[in-house]
Amino acid sequence: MSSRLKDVAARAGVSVRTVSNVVSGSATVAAETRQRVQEVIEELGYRPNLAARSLRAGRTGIIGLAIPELHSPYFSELAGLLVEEAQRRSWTVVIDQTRGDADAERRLLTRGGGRVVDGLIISPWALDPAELTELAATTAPAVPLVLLGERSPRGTLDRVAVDNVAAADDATTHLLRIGRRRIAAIGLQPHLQNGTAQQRAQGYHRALERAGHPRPAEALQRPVAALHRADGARAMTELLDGPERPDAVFAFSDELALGALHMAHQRGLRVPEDIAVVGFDDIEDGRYSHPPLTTIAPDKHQIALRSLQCLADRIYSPDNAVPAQDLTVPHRLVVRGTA
Amino acid sequence: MSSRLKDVAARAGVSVRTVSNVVSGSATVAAETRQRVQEVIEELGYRPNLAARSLRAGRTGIIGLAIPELHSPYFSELAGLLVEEAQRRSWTVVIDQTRGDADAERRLLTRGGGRVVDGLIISPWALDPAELTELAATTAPAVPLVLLGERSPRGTLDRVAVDNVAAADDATTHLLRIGRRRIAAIGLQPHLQNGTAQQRAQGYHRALERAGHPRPAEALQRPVAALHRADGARAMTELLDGPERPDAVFAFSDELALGALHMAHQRGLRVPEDIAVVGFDDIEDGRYSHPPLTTIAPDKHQIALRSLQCLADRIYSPDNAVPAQDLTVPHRLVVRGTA
DNA sequence: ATGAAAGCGCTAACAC
DNA sequence: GTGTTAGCGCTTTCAT
Repeated sequence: MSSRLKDVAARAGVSVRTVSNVVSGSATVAAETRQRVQEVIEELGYRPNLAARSLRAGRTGIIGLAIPELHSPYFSELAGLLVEEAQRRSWTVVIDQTRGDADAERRLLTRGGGRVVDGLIISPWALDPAELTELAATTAPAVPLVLLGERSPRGTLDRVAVDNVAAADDATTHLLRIGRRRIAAIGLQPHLQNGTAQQRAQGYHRALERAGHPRPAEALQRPVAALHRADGARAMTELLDGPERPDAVFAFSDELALGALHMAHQRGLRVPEDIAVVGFDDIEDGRYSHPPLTTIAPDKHQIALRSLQCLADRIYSPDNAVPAQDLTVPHRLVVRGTA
Repeated sequence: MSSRLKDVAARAGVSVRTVSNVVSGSATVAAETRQRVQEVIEELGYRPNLAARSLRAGRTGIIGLAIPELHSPYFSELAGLLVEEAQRRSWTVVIDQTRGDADAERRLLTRGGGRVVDGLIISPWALDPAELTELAATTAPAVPLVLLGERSPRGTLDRVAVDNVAAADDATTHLLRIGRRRIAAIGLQPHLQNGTAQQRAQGYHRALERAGHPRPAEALQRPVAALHRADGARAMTELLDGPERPDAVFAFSDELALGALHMAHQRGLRVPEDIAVVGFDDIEDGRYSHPPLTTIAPDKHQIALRSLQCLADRIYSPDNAVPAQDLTVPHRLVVRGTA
């Protein structure tokens, strides 16, 4: 059987109050008493019951991280950073996978499972930003919330993201600068209410336009079902079999880019000579592909840091005193071998 | 302010008992009463307080997953499967990263942080299996525990893993079968008390021996500091610059293999003609490398499924009535392009 | 079928 | 500096 505060108190011949003080270090305890209590704690193997503490404190010390899928390198790298940084703040992280399922996202926002987490960092995928904001607003009591990537209408919710338009512009501009003319885009997701893909598409068009290019043919803009390597490979096949063979591809994620790269090799094309490729995310795999992937690198560390900071502000502030923030983290173009 | 059971009861004109019954669905409630209570729950946006429920039940519904690092594809793929499967059992998963730090592993085993999780699935990395078992045995109250990979002495703890010796044997035998003679191994970790690497080395030697090969030169067995791509690349450099250039490499993880593959390309070698490569883990990236990676595929889905089943048995069984299990999950050799 | 009340383990307000 | 105790929100035994 596990021991409680009361057991320790009895055995040490003090009150629970004193033991509690020793454990939390909150009040001053006589050195001798503290010593004795410590020994009994060791002896009995006492561990505080966190459920009781949470009930008392009205907080659990647990925050949620909701992402589409953990096996995707971008998200697992980000999750790793978040877990590490959260630990530093004495928070525990529970991870939920939404799998691009709108209902899963809805459930999380409305605390379907009950009041476990003190706050939630969510990377919405399937949910329309408007509905998302609406849900967050009508859920009582409100969950402290930080959005990753998606922007809520009129900035009502905290949000952390890179400037997707500028980043996509940078990628496309780089391809133009190295002399490419028929630049394809892979990664539109017309079936989802996903602002991120739209913003990247916008940056792509903006760069082309500024360079005086005509709007690219529809055939050069490939939609995808998901953002995995397989989707990138499929899109690349369509491009290579299409009416106008591109001399460069801007993929909206590194996974898509790596899939495209794979397909280029399969078809016997040389990269970057025959076709250049730029990705987005700077995942570890891209550094070791053949050739290494040129990509847009969002500052993931900043994303982790600032979203936690944001969440902390909201959790510890007296109800909603803090205005919603829209934080843009830096990104940079990393030129490697594919473009 | 958030509403409690009491508030719902007052507003619906019933007792808390009745509301509790409606929420949990445990006892029979008159249809009319249930209806009314439901409405009030909706109206007030009532959500059960999980801390209170946990305190009462003596369980949190949260299990821990402790892995060396989340950003490593093998672990993130496995974590994704575990989270998904846990959800099906109404468990929430908190993830801890041990970063190959022995102290971090110790802390988790002795419930350093207090009594949060109902059970723990841990993939030990730095801790000696003997110490691990010792710690688990002396910690009171015991945490229900499932080991991933490492075996505890005399099978005192539940454990789920592939047959590492047989799998490494399969990989090496495949290289022999396709005519390779100077087969190197990358992935020994002499600085760690890590049984997994030792077992894979053992399988490698067993296959060579059975084929009548002399014991490979030390120079062909490359130790690594970690299991990342960079370590694989470094080991490959050493091999290519070494006294005896290998015609094949068996890497103890896919990440190592991909790093080695990268380096082979850098040096202008053809794969598999000049040098063949076999990995271990079957991570997604290996399917899209150039050429696609031949590897040993552990059945990750089984690992997730069975470790959770194991944990459930231990959590729900009256104290330690269940004998410790040592479960071996299937693996298979997946021949793709590199060997 | 429903109500009243005890108690899960902890913290902190209130005593001394 | 330390003891006593109420109460966090829930489930469940006992009573009706």
